[in-house]
Amino acid sequence: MNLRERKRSDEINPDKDAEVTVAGWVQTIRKKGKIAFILLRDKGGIVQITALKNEMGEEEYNRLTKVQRESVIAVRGKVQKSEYVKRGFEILPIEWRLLNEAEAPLPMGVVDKVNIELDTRLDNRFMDLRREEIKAIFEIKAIMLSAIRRTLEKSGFVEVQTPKILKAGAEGGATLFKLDYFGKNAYLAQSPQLFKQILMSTGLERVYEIAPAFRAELSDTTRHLSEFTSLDFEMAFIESQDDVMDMVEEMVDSAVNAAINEGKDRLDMLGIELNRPKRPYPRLTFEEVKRTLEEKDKKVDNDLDTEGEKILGEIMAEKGYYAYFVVEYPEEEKPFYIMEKDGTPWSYSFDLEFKGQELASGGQREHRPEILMERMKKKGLDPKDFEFYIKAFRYGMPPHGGVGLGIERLIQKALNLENVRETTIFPRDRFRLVP
RNA sequence: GCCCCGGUAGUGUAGCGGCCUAUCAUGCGGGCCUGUCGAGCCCGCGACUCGGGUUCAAAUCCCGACCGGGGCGCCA
Repeated sequence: MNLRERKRSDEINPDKDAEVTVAGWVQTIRKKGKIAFILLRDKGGIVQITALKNEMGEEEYNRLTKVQRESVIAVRGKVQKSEYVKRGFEILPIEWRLLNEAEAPLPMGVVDKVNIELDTRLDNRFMDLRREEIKAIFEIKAIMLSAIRRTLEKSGFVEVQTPKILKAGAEGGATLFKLDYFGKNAYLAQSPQLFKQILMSTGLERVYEIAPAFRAELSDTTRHLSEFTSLDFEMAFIESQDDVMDMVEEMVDSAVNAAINEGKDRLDMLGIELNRPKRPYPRLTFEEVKRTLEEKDKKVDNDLDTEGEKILGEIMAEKGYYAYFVVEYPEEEKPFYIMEKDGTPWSYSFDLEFKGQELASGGQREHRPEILMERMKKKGLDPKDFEFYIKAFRYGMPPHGGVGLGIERLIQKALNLENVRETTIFPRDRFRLVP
């Protein structure tokens, strides 16, 4: 028996293949005396190995049917059509090999009919991912990311990588992870903001990055991670922030659409009905939102709180909108790099809300260096600390804007998952550093 | 940073001062069964997070530590 001859279970054609070699994980063994049914799982799904005591001989039969669940075995055998089996065929073993025996008991069941807590699952993620419906989440995530890349590239964006080890944080506010950098203090990047903006002065015109962002926030909620995948893009020569929102909408729509089309079988497996949010995504000004919520007796100050977001989500859902923008937040609430709406307390900023949760935020950036420095001072930052950044604004910086979007939140909301941690293979949060 | 809640076999749970040498399911070990597919049936195995305290008596009450869960704030 040779593993190079192995076929994935979904590649087997019972009309053509008389004999095959398969390999995978022993999911279950149902022994019924002289006949035993072994469900072998590989990337292509489940294939049934039917072992007959009378065919194999007692010794081999016992050896095979006593293998621990989740062990890895390879089987060469005869392909036999069978109406008893869901897939329409089974394999009658001729020879088999134990490639790696699993210990017992398992740290968690793969197909057991008991509930498993998320924490236990994350501690044993390698085993958790053996479950089809868990694997499906990450396959859909990959499909959506791939669609996002395609859409951005089609629109002239260039993928870039910016440093994750920084001397100073991007924006104050969010907490930074401090680290020792050859004896100096350094920080993990919480956003590529400053770097993607610097690139706007280069002529690349449109750049995007899909990379980890680190936030040392003491948040312990179902929507926060200490390390998450941030999708950032920045585009030059925009007329207004509407150009950025158009692009965000196009991108999110293509991702959801890809999940529906290319991930249909997996969505079915998860029992999820995913619909494309109605377009165009409405653009509501913060003022409008504030009025609407106050009509519902919900007080709004300078920002939407979690409750306000949820109520707005419900109001919009009633109208059939799952994705919408809230635009022109109070300038005071937004970081220094956002452009003010002159003569008003507002700013050219926006948040993308998806099913009542903030998914992305962006806007038009302030590209005039004097005003930029003024805004920095207003926010209590010293422009001297950002000389490397401001420099790029003094020698020809076009008007530009961009966005940062949390990939895990997008996946979480699209798939109606309760916890963002479910969308990260090895999540990092306040308490979890292993695995 | 603030506010709630919880830690019982490998896994998920019941019990919340004495009836607990702790329930049920799943799992694991053994037995029966040639068409199963959440197989079934029989027998068995396996646990109170740690450290103090209260009490005649603690899984159960109190304090602390450690580890988790949820919410708020903040954010993507």
